Amino acid sequence: MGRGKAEIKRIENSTQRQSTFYKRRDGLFKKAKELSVLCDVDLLLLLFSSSGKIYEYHAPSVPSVKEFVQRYEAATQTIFFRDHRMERDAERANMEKLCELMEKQIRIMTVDERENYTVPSLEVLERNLETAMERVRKEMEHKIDEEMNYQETMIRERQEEGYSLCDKVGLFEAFF
Amino acid sequence: MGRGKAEIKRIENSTQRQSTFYKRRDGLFKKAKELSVLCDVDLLLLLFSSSGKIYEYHAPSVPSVKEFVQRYEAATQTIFFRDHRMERDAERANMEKLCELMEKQIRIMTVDERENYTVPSLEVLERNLETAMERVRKEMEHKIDEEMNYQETMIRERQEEGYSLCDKVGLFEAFF
DNA sequence: AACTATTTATAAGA
DNA sequence: TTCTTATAAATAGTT
Repeated sequence: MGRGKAEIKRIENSTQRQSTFYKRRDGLFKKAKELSVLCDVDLLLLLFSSSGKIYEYHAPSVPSVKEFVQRYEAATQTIFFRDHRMERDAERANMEKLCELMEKQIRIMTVDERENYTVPSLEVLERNLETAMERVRKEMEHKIDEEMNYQETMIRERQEEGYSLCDKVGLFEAFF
Repeated sequence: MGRGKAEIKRIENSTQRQSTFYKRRDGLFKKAKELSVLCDVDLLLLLFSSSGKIYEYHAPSVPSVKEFVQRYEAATQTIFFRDHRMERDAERANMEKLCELMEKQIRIMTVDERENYTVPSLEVLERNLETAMERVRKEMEHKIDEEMNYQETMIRERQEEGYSLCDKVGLFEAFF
């Protein structure tokens, strides 16, 4: 079509190429629409121009590019998002396992009635709790010691300040 | 084009629709190829006929449907996996938070030196540990009681069996 | 972006 | 499906 027969090879003149691109792109999209309407066809047309711009068309019956590609994937049995999905699922499963384990540990440590304890496990738990309790008490003593030392230091400093103030007062009294 | 002007709406006659489909499908693919060659365009054309058959064309410069779709995804950086990804990231963040909290709880309960305890928090911890300890001891007593009851029952049953055996023996002795 | 001479696509018929 | 062909539609070159 057109005033001269066009050879099908890359148009080197960039102005002409751009012009042809617009015209043929519109034509292609129109044809795609017509085909999808006339013949009840689901189609997707994705297009990157040489300058990197994206153009797309999908038939009205196609809800989205994503779903269409998934349908394509399902139909061709290729591995598209599957690897992605599997990776994600694996990660999730790992985390869930970890969470479960931690939850269980917490449940055990707080002596949840849902847990089915055996006598030996209760003995272990008792020992652990005793150890923890010891640590708590030691830590508490330590903290209280620290606090008392701090208070003592403060008192001593205040007293020293007081003394030096008295000294100064004494000095003044001696002078005048 | 053709002998009559074609209205663009679904062709109800299925034979005619099929015929038109072949012709226009070929035309569309031809146009797509021409556009990609003439104007240096990367394009993908995926098409499901109404009978479910797949037809596809991608420009020679396009290595595969998968890569093309990934390029599309990257370029639009929208819609595609973003929601998915965000969902996943959110889920992951939540899980990580949960894990952290549980880890912290476990650390606190086992009196980890990395934790910075204050005296009041140590008091709370002590009370919790005492409660847990009480529960452990109660559970242990309960278990031991259960075990003893079980053993007692067993012994009684055995004794009764023994008595009845003795009775039978006595019966035999009386007879012979 | 428009115009239009010409090529190309295709509807209908075989 | 495939071919033929009259005719509609697309578009190359031009303005």
